[in-house]
Amino acid sequence: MEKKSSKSHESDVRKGPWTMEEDMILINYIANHGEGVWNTLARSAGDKRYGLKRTGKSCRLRWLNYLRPDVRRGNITPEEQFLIMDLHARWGNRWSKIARQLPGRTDNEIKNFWRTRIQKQMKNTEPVPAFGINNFASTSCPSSGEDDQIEPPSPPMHIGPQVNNAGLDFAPPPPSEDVFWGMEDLWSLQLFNGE
DNA sequence: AAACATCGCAACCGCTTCTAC
DNA sequence: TGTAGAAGCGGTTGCGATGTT
Repeated sequence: MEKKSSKSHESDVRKGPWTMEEDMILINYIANHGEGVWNTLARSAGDKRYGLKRTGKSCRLRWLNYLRPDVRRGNITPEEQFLIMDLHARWGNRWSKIARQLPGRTDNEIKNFWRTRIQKQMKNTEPVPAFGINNFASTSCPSSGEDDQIEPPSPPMHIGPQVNNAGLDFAPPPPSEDVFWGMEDLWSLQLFNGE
């Protein structure tokens, strides 16, 4: 990821970490106009008034993975781990599909979780599935077929109290540097604006 | 206390799929 | 029916945080 810190010409598209202002602009825009049509959003929200110089793709990603009010962050519970492993055994790396079975979790988060923790654990404990849960799924081969019909092992779970929504439980924001802040800050500000 | 190594996550990239014309 | 643009998805990377020596 090279962050060419701005070729500040030719409709200079910003890259790299999002700032508080950009988050606010995006939240406000979506609050007023709804999700979708990301390129339009990127263009409109990026008018002279605000200066949101992001691609539609980037806006979409930021919203879905971080800003959405129902995104749950942190601590993946053992139940979720189990579910992830089970679904991964069925569907392979279909992260977005898996994410749909875990309300509030994003495909990116699950993907990261899988790569950083589960894969590592599997490597360490090679033959035995991690978490002491044996036979978490059939031996069906990952991605060995489009099995959209296959039911997930359980209905979408509602786990844990830490719902990341305005005014609800949420892990404390990191000791902040001014551009880094927690979502609850954003959303309370957002609500404050009445938008 | 400093230097180094490892981990975890946010964000970008490129490819594929979908949709409108 | 073909084409172009937009959206979605999975893989990869960069960097800050944390742990270890």
